[in-house]
Amino acid sequence: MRDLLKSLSGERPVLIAGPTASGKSALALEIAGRQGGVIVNADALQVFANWRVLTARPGPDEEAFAPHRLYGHVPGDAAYSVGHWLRDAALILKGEARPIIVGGTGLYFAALTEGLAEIPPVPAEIRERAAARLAAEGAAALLAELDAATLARIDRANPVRVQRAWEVQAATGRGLASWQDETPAPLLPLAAAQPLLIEADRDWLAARIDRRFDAMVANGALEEARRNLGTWDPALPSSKAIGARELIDHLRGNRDLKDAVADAKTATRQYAKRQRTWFRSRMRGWAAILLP
RNA sequence: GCCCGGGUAGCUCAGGGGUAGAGCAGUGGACUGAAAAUCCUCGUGUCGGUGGUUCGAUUCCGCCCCCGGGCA
Repeated sequence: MRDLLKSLSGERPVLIAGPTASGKSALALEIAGRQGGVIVNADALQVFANWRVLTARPGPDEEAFAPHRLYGHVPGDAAYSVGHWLRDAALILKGEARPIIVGGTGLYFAALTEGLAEIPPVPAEIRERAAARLAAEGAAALLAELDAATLARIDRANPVRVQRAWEVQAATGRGLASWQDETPAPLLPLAAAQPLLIEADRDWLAARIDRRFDAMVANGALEEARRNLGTWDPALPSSKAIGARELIDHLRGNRDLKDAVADAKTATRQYAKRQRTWFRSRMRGWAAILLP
């Protein structure tokens, strides 16, 4: 790893991916410390303002050490997704500072290095109609209104994917597959960057996940949850932070802290497993950093 | 000591004379605007031990061990 860091160019953008709790942020800081650069978040939950402790967002010390972008810059009740993130990242990539993009959201890295279809935003009314129909009529009703190319491409057993395909069709009058077929060239091709992938041993990582969650609770995660109690809405993207649901339930008196913590740790381990699956199949060309 | 209930997959438990099944956990996988999301796949384990009945016992009977609860 030492050699790998020494061989890094100080000019080309650095990408750091890896499972949750594997030490990505620390690595980004180390690189920024040696070579400078601006640290850019590529994590779907760390963008939100209302959960800092629970999402393991860098604190004041880290932010003072190196410039950080796209951390906590989105209000907790706002909609945000890959498209927003890619547009935010594009602005930073145009800047003069060398970016060190770090995060655990595989989809964000795929959008950045492989491209993302330029599909117009889906109006809220259409989205609500899609959700209502999905709940009332089931996925089959929506599937019946999709074109063959889209049907062949999406996971028809996955209601969220079905709803998205239907929304695009309804909002644009054009199939999702057709849009995706016209995906523009990526903003940052992998070849133009220095992609690093942390590969952590499963059991080692599980132990770190447990310790980190305990530390979050010791460092104010419950107080943070209490501050979110009044505006809590499980449907909001920011509410998907692992552990949020569990801690809120505990504060409402619906479960012991011990159980809430255990469930949050389990959910985090399951998330890390999903990340590993994505990395294994989608990040083969990345330089692996094996830990411990 | 006696009486009840129970000892079945890592955990919680269902079942029942022809060697057993769910949920959770775990595994592998998918995933181009909710991605910390969402979805798919995978279930052999001395059925507590030991004798007996039986063509055949994890299932019935005896004894023993362990865990709850009750009575002394």
